[in-house]
Amino acid sequence: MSKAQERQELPEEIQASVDEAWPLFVDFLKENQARVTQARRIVLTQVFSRHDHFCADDLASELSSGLNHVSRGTVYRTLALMEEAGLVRVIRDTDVHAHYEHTFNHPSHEHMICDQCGEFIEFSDENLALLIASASRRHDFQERTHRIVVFGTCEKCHRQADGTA
Amino acid sequence: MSKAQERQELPEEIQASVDEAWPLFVDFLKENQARVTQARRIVLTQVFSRHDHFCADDLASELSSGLNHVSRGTVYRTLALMEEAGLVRVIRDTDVHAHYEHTFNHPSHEHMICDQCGEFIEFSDENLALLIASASRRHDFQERTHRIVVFGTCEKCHRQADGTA
DNA sequence: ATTACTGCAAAGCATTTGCAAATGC
DNA sequence: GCATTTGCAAATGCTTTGCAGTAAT
Repeated sequence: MSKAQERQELPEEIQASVDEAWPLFVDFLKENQARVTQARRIVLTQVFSRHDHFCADDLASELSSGLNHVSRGTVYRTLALMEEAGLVRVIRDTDVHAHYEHTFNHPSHEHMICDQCGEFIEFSDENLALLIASASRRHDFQERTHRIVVFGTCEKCHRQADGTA
Repeated sequence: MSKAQERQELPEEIQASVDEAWPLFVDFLKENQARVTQARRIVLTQVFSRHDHFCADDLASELSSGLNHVSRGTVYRTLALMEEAGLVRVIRDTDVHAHYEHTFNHPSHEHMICDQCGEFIEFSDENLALLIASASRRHDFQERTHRIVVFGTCEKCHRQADGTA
């Protein structure tokens, strides 16, 4: 195997995330009697490489050719594992296909999605989490996680609509 | 056409919802140069008849035979229209297939979904909506709607797990 | 050596769509 | 009468799966 494959040239910041996240995934895999494989490292690296929000299928396409080839099936399987490991989060809301984002080094936040242009805008408000936690308590519900998505029109799009239409 | 088909025997409360919701759908259809058809009335009636939360496919199956037959394609098409009309709301979060609920006579609320048994628990907290509205304002985002889903373990299931497991 | 993982391609499955017949306007 | 809608069945497209070969432990 070539050296390029073993360690890609990545922007420092991304490399740092990968370097921190990968050992966590390794721990998770070992705890679950699963194996630490090439393919899993490549998928994790790709997830942390260029994606704020991405869908499984696009990721699979990106890895379908070139040096770091990983098959579609394996990408889906690995994303599921990463989700279990808490390294990735699904946002299966807007479209037919699942959208993900990585959660490592990425503080808790929610999303607004523009109906027009499809852009994802991140926002956070810790009071939201608190309110949800207290609602859960009221209903004797043990929260594992929650998801908040706001649908509407982003600033850019409604400015365009007001201005020119 | 038989009289039974023209007006089903429904519990009073449900009939009341249908009687209120149907004219709204009719208005919506007329405004959009769409036609007021048998199939659309049957789907709307079915939606208001037995479902708190339901998935499109189940609804389609229920209407696939019997007197009030409506084809699968039409059910999907009609649900999309009802969503546009604001009579139905999607909760496309938990599963591969879309879950819906009707919104008419059903005050704004959110959902907790049990990982174990899949139960939907409704809850509401108007402060959540207020926080989201103000976050939207901060980001110059025009909110159309939002969705909050909490995942975890319901009271029944974690009591079982604690008690017997 | 043993067992898990990967790649591939085929299967699954919810949803969408094309088209001829039916229906609302 | 004309345009939309419906039903049917076939197509679509994301995701999952079976299996034989490959890699990790």
